[in-house]
Amino acid sequence: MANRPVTIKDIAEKLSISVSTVSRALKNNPEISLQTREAVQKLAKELKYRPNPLAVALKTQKSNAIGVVVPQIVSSFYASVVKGIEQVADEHGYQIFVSSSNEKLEKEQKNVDGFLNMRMDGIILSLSRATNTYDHIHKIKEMGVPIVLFDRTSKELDVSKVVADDAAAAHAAVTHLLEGGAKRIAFLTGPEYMLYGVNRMRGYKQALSDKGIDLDETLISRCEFTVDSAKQATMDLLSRSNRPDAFFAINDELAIGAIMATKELGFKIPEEVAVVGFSNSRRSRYMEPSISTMDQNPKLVGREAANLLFEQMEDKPDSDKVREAVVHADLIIRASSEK
Amino acid sequence: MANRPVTIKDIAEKLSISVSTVSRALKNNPEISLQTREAVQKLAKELKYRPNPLAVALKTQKSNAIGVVVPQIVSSFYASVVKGIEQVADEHGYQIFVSSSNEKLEKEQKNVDGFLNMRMDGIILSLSRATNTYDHIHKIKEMGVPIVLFDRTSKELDVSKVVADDAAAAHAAVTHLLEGGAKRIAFLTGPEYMLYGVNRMRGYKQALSDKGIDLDETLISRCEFTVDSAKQATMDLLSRSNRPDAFFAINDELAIGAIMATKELGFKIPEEVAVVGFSNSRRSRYMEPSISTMDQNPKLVGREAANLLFEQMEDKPDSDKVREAVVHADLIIRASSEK
DNA sequence: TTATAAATTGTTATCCTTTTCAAAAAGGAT
DNA sequence: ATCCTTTTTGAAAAGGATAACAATTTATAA
Repeated sequence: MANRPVTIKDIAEKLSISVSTVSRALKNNPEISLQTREAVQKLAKELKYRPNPLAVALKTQKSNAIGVVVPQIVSSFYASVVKGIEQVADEHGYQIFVSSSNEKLEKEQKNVDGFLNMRMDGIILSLSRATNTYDHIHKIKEMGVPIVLFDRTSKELDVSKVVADDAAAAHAAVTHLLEGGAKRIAFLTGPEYMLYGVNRMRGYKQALSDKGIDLDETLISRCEFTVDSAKQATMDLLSRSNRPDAFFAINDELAIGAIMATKELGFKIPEEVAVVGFSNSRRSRYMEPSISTMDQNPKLVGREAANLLFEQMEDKPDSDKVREAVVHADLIIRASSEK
Repeated sequence: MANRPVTIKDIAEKLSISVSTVSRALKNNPEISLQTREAVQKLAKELKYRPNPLAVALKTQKSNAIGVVVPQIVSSFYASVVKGIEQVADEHGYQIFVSSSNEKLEKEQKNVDGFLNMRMDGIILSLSRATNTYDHIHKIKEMGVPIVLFDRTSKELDVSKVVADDAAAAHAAVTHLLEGGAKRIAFLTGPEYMLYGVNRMRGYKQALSDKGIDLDETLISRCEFTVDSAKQATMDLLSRSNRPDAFFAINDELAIGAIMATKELGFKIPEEVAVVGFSNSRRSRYMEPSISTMDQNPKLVGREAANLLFEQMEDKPDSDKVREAVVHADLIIRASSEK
């Protein structure tokens, strides 16, 4: 038990050759005679030799791994993004390590620190909701480690990003509600500083103005990102004299809250009140009624992010090629808005 | 840009002392004079020195990290388990790396391989549904790497485990249905070979016999682990002449299918048909009606698993102390079974 | 003042691989 | 047989840190 892993040295000794020869033979270096190469590879297989990635990384200064920081793992959106990243990483022979910031700045910083310490070859990250300072991101750049931000990004940061076309997506969602006959569409959103909130707001306003509808600021409700908060906000809105006839929620969580409140107050969905969410979360499909939502093509987001990262990693001459990829979202119409 | 990280050697040179002195000073070795210690630590902070974990791991043969393999990340159960593991790992100053097998044997093997290669100090794993061979698990043991299995385990494996008391939990769920007046309780389950399926089956049967109810094998339905499969199975069961008056589903996913089918057929829940699921998934709370379910205390499962692992890791003399921790589940009564 | 113990610091090997530079062996031409 | 290539292999340093052992300095006692 606890048998020491076999090293390149063991092979060298058994074959009475030098370690450098073994090292070269293992990577099929043509300088080594076919005979030796085969002998080495055969023995390596027999002994179940597996290179020590720590030693390799230490020597080559490359870990062949990339770090991914997401705000939450319990989220089908992020889980799918990770899958997309994984696919591309796989194709390049890279491993990925995922860690979650749990929407906390300190945790995010810790994760980044850990990845930098582990000498990751690149980092893909989505900012936590609490992130309002960017020193840790700057540190990554300073160390010359390629980085790509996705989904939750910041205009203050001059790095490659994969972003959703939030304005267009919100525009599509709101237009869909308008075309369904809605006249007064409430917008359930979160705190002001989040970039995607700003963009979706823009889409919301644009869609309204495109159809010649005046903006009613009182229909915009800032809530926390919880079902209960959205529920409360919806209750408030629906008990007004000129109540909204539709809700556009900035995510499915808030849409769920809106639906729960609407049902409790006895309004019919979608006849009296239509609802559209955002994200195409798993739950949105199984709610009663099922929730119309915007699918953000998360896997594609992941793939794009990984592609941008590998682009940077392959560009040796620290060409500060900062690029931005846009992934569009698709409207998925379900019972909550289908008339 | 791309400035080389500062090493122990840089500090040594700037201070005109040897690297070993620096190394010792940094870890507060009392052999080093307070004066030097402080000077070193001060400079280290100034230069933002951060030890290279690769080098440390290579030298000490310890990575100070543990690998976690889960069948899926998109699952609040596993996400919570991971959180529990993380807590305990944090307390011990360990990092964790999570990877998902996506319910595939090959991926699971690859993940394990990767972790072994990375010289993880321990591995915590939950078997994928597809895992029917255990060579990769044996390999872990052979290499002397501590391992703990949780949730999805196998009786064939002689390793430490954290298991749910599935039989007791199923017993509680079924008893609850019986006490609500159910007489014919259907059991929606999965393929036969899964250990927890077997155990929950045992609890199901025991609960029935405890109340003197004869087992009706035709009420046991094996479906795939999808909502649709459960929906279909439920449709079939409910359209029989002597239909069941309650469903016990082996997980919430299947319970959702059961509820959808029941509603479509126009039966009232819970009056005509009661439903209890398993896992306390996020969705179970927000379904209409909300679903009664068994909460498996996932965070506790994670903490227990980590504790067992650290126990093994601290027991130097390869004491094959194989232990098993049982985490009980709590019944959560919601609308789907509350009369 | 010197011998001796204690405190402090340095030297060097080591972890496992990769890689540069050098050396040896083999082949060919003269 | 000798010299020059071309192939093939080896020696050794490097990567960043730790630790056993050795060496040095300082303090203490005689």
